[in-house]
Amino acid sequence: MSSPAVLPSKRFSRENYHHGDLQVALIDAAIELVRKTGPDHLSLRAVAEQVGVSPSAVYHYFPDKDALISGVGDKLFVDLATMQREALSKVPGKSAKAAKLRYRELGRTYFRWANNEPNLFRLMFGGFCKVQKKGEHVADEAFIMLTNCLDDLLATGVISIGMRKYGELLSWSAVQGASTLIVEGHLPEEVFEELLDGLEIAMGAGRK
Amino acid sequence: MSSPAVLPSKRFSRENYHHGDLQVALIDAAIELVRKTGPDHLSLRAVAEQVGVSPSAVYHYFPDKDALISGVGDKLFVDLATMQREALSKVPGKSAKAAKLRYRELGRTYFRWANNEPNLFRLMFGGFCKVQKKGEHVADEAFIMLTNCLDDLLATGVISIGMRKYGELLSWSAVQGASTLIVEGHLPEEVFEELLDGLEIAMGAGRK
DNA sequence: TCGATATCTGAATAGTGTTCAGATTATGGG
DNA sequence: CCCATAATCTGAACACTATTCAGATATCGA
Repeated sequence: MSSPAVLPSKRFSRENYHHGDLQVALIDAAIELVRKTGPDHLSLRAVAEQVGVSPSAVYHYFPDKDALISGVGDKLFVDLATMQREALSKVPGKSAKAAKLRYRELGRTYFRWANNEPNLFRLMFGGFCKVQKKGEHVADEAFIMLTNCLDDLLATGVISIGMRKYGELLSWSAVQGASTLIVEGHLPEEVFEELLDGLEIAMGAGRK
Repeated sequence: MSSPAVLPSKRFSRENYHHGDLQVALIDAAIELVRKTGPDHLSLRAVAEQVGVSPSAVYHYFPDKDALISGVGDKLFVDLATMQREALSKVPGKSAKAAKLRYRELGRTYFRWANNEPNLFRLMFGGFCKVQKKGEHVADEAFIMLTNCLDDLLATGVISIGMRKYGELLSWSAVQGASTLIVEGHLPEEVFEELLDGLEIAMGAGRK
């Protein structure tokens, strides 16, 4: 019986073995592929191949493909917040002018993100990644940055007291909506600055 | 050679044959399945089976699965516009009060649609259906209804001349964005009416 | 009635997510 | 240093998917 008990060695090289960081490597590879193919049309096997690992290896870090995609989503939200933080840091100062600029940069960064990487934006807001606590927005950093911006605008007299309470809701919704509508081809790219104009005027003009 | 040249008859019954309307039957079935499974996770074969037809039959009406999904999207946009038209028709009159109610109903209908059928909403704005002419929003009915609403609001003095030019952009973006953020779990459902309040105040308060 | 045409099937191909037994490597305790 | 144990990855299999195409079936016009 020619039983080849011990084969020379398959493909268990150190290249693919013992990534201690296979989890993050998989997410990074997935991001790259989603960027090109879109959140649908993402192949688990392609992700595994990109990292140089067998498809089944993925299941040691994610229960299924959707969980991997959710992991991608989580990372993307962190990345977006990072870009917004960096954008804010470039416009320091306590003047009304600075506050206005920060507010606009916050929106611009959001839109630029969406417009530069439509597929990543779609993954974030297209029902692919499940948000853990429903309606618990208050915790995350991006929301806090917006709140701070609005407080500064109020302090410097740019926006009115009456509109302040609608600040986060109106700003986030408008920027989110315009980004979606532009990315999906329902509105031309140029209108985004126009939206920021309108938003600024609207916020500053509450009665009382 | 037992060659069963002419088998009694397979499954070419009149039930599945000669749908002259297979195209719309497929779209209707697809809508039902997307409602349950989401735009990703839609199976072409499942759609075909639901209609009672073989998978390959689909390819006589759509070049591929994505085209079928695009077809679904087109129908959904028509359906949404129909619901909005019906909502408007229930609030006739030329008074400021009526105009306000129409404006709110337009937004409410949009949101209710999104919130009742998240998966259909995701299909419409998640990059699944390709918009034919990029940035050509002006043509479609929904946009015209919004424009008429805003004109009425201006005529009855509810909104200011200064803000009128931002009307469509700000309203559509805000409603679209809030719907997305609520549907995806980033904001609680209750804030939508609050958004409409803020939007109304903001629109009415432009200087000049 | 017959031929042309629209319509649908069946089978095949290549690719997918997922599972699991087992092979390989790393680790820590003696 | 060595060996048992745990962590990690592979290979093959299964059921499912989209897509193609030759050919079978039904309908319609002359």
